[in-house]
Amino acid sequence: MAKNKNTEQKIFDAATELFMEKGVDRTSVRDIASKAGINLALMNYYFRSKENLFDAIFTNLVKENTRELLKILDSDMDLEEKVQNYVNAYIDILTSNPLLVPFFMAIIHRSQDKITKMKMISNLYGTEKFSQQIVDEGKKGTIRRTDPSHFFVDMISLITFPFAIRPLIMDRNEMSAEDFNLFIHERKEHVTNLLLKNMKDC
Amino acid sequence: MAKNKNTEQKIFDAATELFMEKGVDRTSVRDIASKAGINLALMNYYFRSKENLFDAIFTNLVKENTRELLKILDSDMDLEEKVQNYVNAYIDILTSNPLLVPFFMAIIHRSQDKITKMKMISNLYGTEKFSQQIVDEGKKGTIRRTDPSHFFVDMISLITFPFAIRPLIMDRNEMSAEDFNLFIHERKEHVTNLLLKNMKDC
DNA sequence: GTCTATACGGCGATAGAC
DNA sequence: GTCTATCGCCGTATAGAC
Repeated sequence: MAKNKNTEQKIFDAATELFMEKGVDRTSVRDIASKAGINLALMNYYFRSKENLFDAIFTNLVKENTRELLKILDSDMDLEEKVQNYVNAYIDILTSNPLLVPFFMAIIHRSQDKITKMKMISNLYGTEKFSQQIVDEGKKGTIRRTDPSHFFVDMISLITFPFAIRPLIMDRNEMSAEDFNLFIHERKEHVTNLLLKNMKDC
Repeated sequence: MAKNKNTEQKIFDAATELFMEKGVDRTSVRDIASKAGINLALMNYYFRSKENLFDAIFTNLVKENTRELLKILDSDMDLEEKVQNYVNAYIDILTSNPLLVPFFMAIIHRSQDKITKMKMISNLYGTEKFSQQIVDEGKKGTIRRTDPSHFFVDMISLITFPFAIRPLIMDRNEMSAEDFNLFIHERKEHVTNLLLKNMKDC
């Protein structure tokens, strides 16, 4: 199908995989060159430095993986439908790439500069409309009055954290990768219910 | 109070701080020696290697910070009281050391060996009695039938994840460290309620 | 136990030939 | 654009004097 990838793309793809698997700091430019099947010097020819390459990869990963989620948050669905869609979509994304969460966790801890954080916030955390909706529906009485910042933190905690401790969950319960996916799949309904139930008076 | 720390302890303490702040891989033995105010060679005299030193520190951190939590899980409190105590104690521990979560996240991703994971599981995740209690109370009808593995994952997700994304939360909401602690303090009651409410029929 | 001095390898990066 | 060769630096680790 796709014709032979060009060199730049080969470097980019190899580095993406390695950064996610082993972490940025445990990946050397020699690893990248060898995995991409290219010469060591070419990494510096196309990207000026390893840090620069990392930047490009990071920006790309954020964009690729948050577009759909932002669309849902900014849509005109009612809150219940929105939460349900968000949880499902988010879990699907992470299931198809379970290393995303550990990778982002590492980056948060690694990079203290504003720019990197802003990239994550404006995407992973871009919830102006969503927050407003929670406040509004609380006032109207559709739902119980809810603090949007806690609600949002609850939601992403319940969705993403299991992927951060995936090796522990798998080991502890003697799960295969498939078993884990099943466990995570169960969480779609579980998490949605937990969140929605809490918004309703009872 | 304490008399002058001996060399071994100085190395241990300096390394602990650096590992948590900058991560193991971004901390060099020269950093450690300089921070501890000792000579480079002494690290190798007392601990055979950096990796060995890391092992000692990791084991110590796990033990120090989970003892109290395990005691609660293994106690004879009823479920409601137990959850409440666990959430409060856990959040207190993390508040007094906000770098613990990012540090452990990094280690999970970094070390794939069984031994390291077992240390975490048998401590952070040692919940035989607790799981049984959830099943039992579900059968008796005290609470709604609840899957213990999901419940436990929910609980630690809600407690710990905010610390993993602490820099993002602070930036996004323009919080100081104090503001963040306040936000986290609010979560004690919030998380407890969320969890307990879900266990009750309504 | 503590220090100096140093070996050794791997790292990121570049100059320069082709 | 791609390669070879190499630089300078830093990381871990050790030998040996005190």
